[in-house]
Amino acid sequence: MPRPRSVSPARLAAAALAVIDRDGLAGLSMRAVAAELGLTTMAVYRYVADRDELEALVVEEVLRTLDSTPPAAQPWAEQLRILVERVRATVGRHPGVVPLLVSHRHRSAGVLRWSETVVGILHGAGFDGTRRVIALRGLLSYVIGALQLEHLGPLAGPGTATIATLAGFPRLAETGQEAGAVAPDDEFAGGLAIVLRGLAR
Amino acid sequence: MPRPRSVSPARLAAAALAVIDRDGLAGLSMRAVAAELGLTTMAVYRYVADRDELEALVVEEVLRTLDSTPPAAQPWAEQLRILVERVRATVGRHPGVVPLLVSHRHRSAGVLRWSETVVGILHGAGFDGTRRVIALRGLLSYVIGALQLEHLGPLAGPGTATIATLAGFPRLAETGQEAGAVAPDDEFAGGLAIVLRGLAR
DNA sequence: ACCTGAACACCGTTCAAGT
DNA sequence: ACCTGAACACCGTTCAAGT
Repeated sequence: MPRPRSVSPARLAAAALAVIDRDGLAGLSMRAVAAELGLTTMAVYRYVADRDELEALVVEEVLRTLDSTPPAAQPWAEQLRILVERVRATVGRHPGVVPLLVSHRHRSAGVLRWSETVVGILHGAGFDGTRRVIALRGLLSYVIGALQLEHLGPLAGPGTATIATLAGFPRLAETGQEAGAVAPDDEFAGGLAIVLRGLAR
Repeated sequence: MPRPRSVSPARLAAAALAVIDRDGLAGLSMRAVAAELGLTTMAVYRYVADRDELEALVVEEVLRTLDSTPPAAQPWAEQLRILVERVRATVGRHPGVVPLLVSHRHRSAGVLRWSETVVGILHGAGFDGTRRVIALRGLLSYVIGALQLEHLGPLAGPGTATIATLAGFPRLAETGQEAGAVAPDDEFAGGLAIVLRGLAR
């Protein structure tokens, strides 16, 4: 007698995401997700082949809310800026997922949707062939790196500025001090502006 | 009767690096490093407080060979390019270490040395205050992101191009095809050139 | 068909003991 | 002071069994 599935993929992903949001990525385990759903550990394997697949589900759950539709007609650099800022806003709601985003980016439908739109904008801006490849990868590199610098901050201990002072790196210490006065939003936007300016030749 | 230490921190780091180079970062464990040195697992704890400290040692071992001395006098963008390319060359010899570089960057003496030189070049180029903070973080973001895109490639399965074709992302599929013709060196250098151009206003 | 429970081969780490 | 060996609390995952 077939029993009905007690849990949907979406509910599984939501449970895993709840674990990550509460206990961090380190807290994610098959056992923790099962407990979150009130199931035994092995019941989870009814819905997912292994941990890797569970992680992929979490990434899709997060990117499900990412709007990848092309922005309204306006200068192409501004369109790209909007798309990149959308990623940051979406991912920023679940910082623990950032490392998963990096490792699962290749197979993620959400990343593909977003990339397709970005490539379309680049094409409209006259980018083709090698130039377009490099532009896309350059943008991706910045986004992935910046998100990690922002969310995988120092887990504990003194900041870079303090360390640099002690270790005798005066200029870096000074820059570290000044960094405290820069809001994360401005830092991300500022770095992005640099990339977009460089893209515009 | 005190016994002499049988292993130096450098030898410990070298053993851990050998494990990573051979079996990947997933193969790194206290037990594997102990076996590499012909010791029991717990002997490793004589030299390192925990796994985190072992990882930090590996990062320093890799960055020990990173030349962070300022390049000869020449346009500042070219000096920055040289420093960034040095990082890529050094890290490229041990791709498995890339994730450790990301998580340990704050406490790494090697990263601090490199950053101090970069900040010095930025200062000489007239960057100060918020602009310099954003320039340093922007460069770091690109480097970290690009190294990960390069080395944490798809672990298995078809590439992005194939997936995109199947999933109905025509422009992305086309770009994926073209990406095959771009050498990793050119891709990294091209992205870096974009960032440096953007930095130069 | 869905779920359970025991078990296996791994982890990092603590602790008490040996030389 | 350095090293060992057993043990604990975790992992992901396999397998045989229950309903």
